[in-house]
Amino acid sequence: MKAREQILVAADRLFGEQGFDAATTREIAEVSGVNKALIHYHFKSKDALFEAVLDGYYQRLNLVLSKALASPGAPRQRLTKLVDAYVDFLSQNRNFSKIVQRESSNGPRVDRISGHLEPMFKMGADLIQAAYPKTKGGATEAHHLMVSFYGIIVTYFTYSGVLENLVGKDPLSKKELASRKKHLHWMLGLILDAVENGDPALARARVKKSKT
Amino acid sequence: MKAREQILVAADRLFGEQGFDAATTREIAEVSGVNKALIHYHFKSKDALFEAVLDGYYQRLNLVLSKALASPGAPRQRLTKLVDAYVDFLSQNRNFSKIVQRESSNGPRVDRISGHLEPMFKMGADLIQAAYPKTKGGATEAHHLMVSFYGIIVTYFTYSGVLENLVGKDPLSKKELASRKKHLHWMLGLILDAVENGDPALARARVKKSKT
Amino acid sequence: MKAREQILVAADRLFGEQGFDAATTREIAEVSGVNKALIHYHFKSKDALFEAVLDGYYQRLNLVLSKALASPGAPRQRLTKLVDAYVDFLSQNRNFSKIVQRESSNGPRVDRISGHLEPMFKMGADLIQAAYPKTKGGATEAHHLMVSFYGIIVTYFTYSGVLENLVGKDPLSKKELASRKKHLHWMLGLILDAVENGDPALARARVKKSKT
Amino acid sequence: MKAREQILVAADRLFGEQGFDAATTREIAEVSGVNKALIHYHFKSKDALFEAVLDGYYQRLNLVLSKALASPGAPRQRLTKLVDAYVDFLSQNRNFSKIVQRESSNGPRVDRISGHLEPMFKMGADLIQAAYPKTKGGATEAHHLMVSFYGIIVTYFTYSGVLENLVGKDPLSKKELASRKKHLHWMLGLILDAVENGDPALARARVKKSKT
DNA sequence: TATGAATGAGAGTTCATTCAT
DNA sequence: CATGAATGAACTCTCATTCAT
Repeated sequence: MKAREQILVAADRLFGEQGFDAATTREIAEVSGVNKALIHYHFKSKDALFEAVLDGYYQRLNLVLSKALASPGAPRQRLTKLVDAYVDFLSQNRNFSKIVQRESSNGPRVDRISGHLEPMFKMGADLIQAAYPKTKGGATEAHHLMVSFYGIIVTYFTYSGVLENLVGKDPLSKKELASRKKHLHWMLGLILDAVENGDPALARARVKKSKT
Repeated sequence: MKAREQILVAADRLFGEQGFDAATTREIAEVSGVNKALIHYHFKSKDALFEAVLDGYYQRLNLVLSKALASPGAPRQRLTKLVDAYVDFLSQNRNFSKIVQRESSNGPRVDRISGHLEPMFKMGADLIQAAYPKTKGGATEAHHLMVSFYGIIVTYFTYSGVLENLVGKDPLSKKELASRKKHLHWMLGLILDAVENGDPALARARVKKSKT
Repeated sequence: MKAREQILVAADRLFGEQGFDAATTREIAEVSGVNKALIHYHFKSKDALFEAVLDGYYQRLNLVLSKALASPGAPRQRLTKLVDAYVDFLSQNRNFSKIVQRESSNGPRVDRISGHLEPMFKMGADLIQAAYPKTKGGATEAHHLMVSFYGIIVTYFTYSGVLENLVGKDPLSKKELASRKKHLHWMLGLILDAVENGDPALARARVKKSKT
Repeated sequence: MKAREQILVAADRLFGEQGFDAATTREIAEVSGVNKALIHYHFKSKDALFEAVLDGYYQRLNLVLSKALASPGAPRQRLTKLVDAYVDFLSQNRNFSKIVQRESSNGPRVDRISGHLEPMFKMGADLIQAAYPKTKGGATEAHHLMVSFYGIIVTYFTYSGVLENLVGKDPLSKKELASRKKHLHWMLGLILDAVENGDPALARARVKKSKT
């Protein structure tokens, strides 16, 4: 039972670092310290191995997110917990966002990712829709909010390599991650405030007025 | 000179559709209608061909963004134009975001992407910093704002495949793109309002008070 | 003891259907419902398994042919019985002729087939030689007669696939097999008549004269 | 243009000696003195290479047989020429009968062989039918005669390995081939005499009577 | 007897690249 | 500029076989 997991660990790493195509079964075998043929004994094909890695991720992610959503409290609090849970998951599974980013853009594996992402997206959009019925239609349409916040969360991780050179420190260090979380909370608050106030233009007007 | 461009067009398409690794020189040659060896005559290697494609994109993108930024008006207006220009560019160059998404996650081509993205990120962050000096430090740190808005913009395009199944219509149709632009304007207004008010917690408090 | 026989049955079928090389131990194990490693427990190797299958066939075939030959009566009658017995055996063991045909053409298993076929051929040739001493030398040399009649018998079975498309009915149905047997009797009669008359040219001349 | 033919020659030899499955592309490349990848440059796959070899054979064989059939003279003479031409072809293309024998028994390549053999069989049967209308029905049905004579011809070649040990000399030497040809002529004469006399039982009766 | 796991060897195939013309 | 031919390297995958249990 040990070899199978070693293969999964190695595949996770190499798929994340190099992408599905560039990662070779030979190297996966080397890293996991098993015979090349054993990969095909435990997994029918390289594709099947990829699916196993991905399915494992989404299974764990769904668990984590469900738990966050099921927590008691107001929608705003639960959404905050959801965001935190997502960020924590990404920071603890650094290959995951790389894999998703790569393979979700196009190509033969996009469907497998879609199959996992769509329910998540739908759940998120439905949640927003239910909690903030006023978002119906227009610029605050639930799926727009959903995509935007998803983008805000994951982009920080997928572009952490670019950021590193930009800000001169490891963007995934504990300190920086805490800073990012604060930013996300601020963004979430901003958006929820706005949608709670219904018409966003109106909300903005109010904000401006209150400044005077 | 015609062959060279045909190769670039074909490479652009196939790199976008399949990714660098999965796209083969044979298919690029087939699609562009030239001999396989001719690719290596015009471009030293497959890597060099990729760079040519990418450099072409960023050259055009920089042109477009510079023009938007150089327009007269208040920072808010210029930023709005910047966003619009970016969205227009992505909607007119659909392979571009796929390519960037894939190759920026990791691997041997990430540096080449970073080399282009970093100046852009830095420019954006500096711009925000200059226009809104209060963002210094904390949750509204310029680079956080920069990454977040970048994510909001590009995620819609890179996940358009997932969205298609979710919302049941082509997310890249003219109508849906217009809707997305409205959403982006709303988001931008939201954020700029907040940073203009300095301390975000304060800003939120003001908003809440104004509701009563 | 049951597993061993199940393996033999499956191997017989797959060797017949696909040939020795294309048949895999994995599939043999699957078809026989046993573990792959068990094949190597009961049979030292895939080659040994093939030999076991083949030896079983020739053991049964020799039994059948010996019984036919040992029957009382004139050589012509005994030869007829021999032919019938052979045809019956082939029609009841359809994989057999496929296996022999494939593996007797060449390659590493031809010797194993030769080892069984040679005694049979020799026996057949000696029988003809003894019964019809005039066949010595020339066109009616015993081994020529032997090979020819062997070819007449087995070719119908080995090419039954081709024939099916040709005559539009199953060449191995009861009815067609009966028809084939009649043909074989006719051919046998023809040949034996001729060799009994010694010089074949003479025999033919006689036939022609009798027509007038 | 030379490499392609060298590959074909090597493939012919190895397919004949070892069979399709046992022959490897590596060895074919070695024997033909070309790079392994070149085989896939000239032929799409190992299967396609096999087809090229086979198609070449049947193309040449059809040419040879057509010429023999088109010669002037009575049916008996033309049939004799046909048999001679077939035997000559087999003796000059020793791998051919091995390949046909192996791959026509069963498996994925049987259809490709059938596609070539069926027209030949049909042509032969039609020829017999036309020349000897009395063969209609019963033991002398044209396709029975066709299969039998086909078997008589090819079996000598496909079982030449077995025969060698039996008769103690090379069955494919010039001398032995001449002997075989005489035998085939004798057999052909025998059969044609019989079918010319209509009912075979009658014919045999006549022969017997004439002996007294 | 029986089996899940493991392995070395090698299969066919594809790749980016080079070269002679 | 352009191309058909050629190549070394590496790919995924399957094979018969072995071994510990």
